[in-house]
Amino acid sequence: MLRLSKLTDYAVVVLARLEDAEDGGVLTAPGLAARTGLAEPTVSKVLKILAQRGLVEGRRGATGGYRLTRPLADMPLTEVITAIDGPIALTACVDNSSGLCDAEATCPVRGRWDPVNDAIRRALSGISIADLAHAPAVVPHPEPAAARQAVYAAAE
Amino acid sequence: MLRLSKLTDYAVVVLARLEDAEDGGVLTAPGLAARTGLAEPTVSKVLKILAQRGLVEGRRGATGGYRLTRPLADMPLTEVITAIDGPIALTACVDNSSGLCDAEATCPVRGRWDPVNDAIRRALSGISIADLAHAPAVVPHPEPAAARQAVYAAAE
DNA sequence: GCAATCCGGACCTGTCTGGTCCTGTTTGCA
DNA sequence: TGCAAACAGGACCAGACAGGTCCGGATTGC
Repeated sequence: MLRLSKLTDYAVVVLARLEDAEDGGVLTAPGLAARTGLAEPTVSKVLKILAQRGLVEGRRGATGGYRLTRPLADMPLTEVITAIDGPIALTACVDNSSGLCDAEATCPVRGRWDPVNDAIRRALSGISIADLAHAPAVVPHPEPAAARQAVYAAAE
Repeated sequence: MLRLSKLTDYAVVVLARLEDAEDGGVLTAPGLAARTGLAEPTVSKVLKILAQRGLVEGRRGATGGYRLTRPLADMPLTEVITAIDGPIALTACVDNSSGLCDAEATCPVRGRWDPVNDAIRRALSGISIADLAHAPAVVPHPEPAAARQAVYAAAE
């Protein structure tokens, strides 16, 4: 499924909201949680990670909050994915970290995922967060909470 | 981390070995397990999935076994990934399956991962299993079992 | 001094993957 | 015709990991 972690998705949402902020672009974690509809601890967690990677800037104190360090257009998607999920690579048996593959001794594919990973990195490198954030339209949803429950139930 | 399941990795290994087979290209699951160094039940599991998707052909009976349905060069990587891991998509809140995203009502990114997924699919579509299987060289490993244990231990 | 906020952890829990096993069913051969 | 070899299709279990929560401490403005 090529699963990306949910946190990465959240990060994009949070960054998008952050760019829309007034007051010099500063927003608190609770404020962002309210605007995104995500749980406050989760938003806080995402922001902490982003701050460590230099994507946002945290300011402590009574009038503190988070602020973007640069416009989303200058923020490649790869940087956010790397910040949250770590290096962009398809499997564990990759990038010279020899020994992680169970069938290493007889594996004819060993080291051969590299071109695949490169292809993916290239594909993603041209996309910025702004490309994702500035969506033209959001599909409207009649009954958010109710519909969500229904789909969750139907999913399994 | 963009993690791909290990089974997909195994599938590529198994397919590569299968192409090298003599005897009309037919190999049994135990035989493939021996040649790949993977556990027999695991190999069997992978082969069953691949057979369901039409990538290999299973033949029952005393002289049965598995055989490729076509050359690896004609087998795109995306097909194997899709067979093992399901549709190629970066997150759960993707491809019109509305309702899976927690912050759907306020999510400004909703539906916007599609171009990202398209980019990845395009990047992968040009790669065949043969490109992965025909590796130029395998990094030799001095003491397979012992070294593997050591690395596993050091990893955590 | 107090309140609001970020910071850096630890911690728990549910889910999912990897891996195993078991019971049919099919096929070839003696 | 019986037997053995092999696939088919499940169920099942244990471990790892991600999502999510919470807490104590540090910092800043009023």
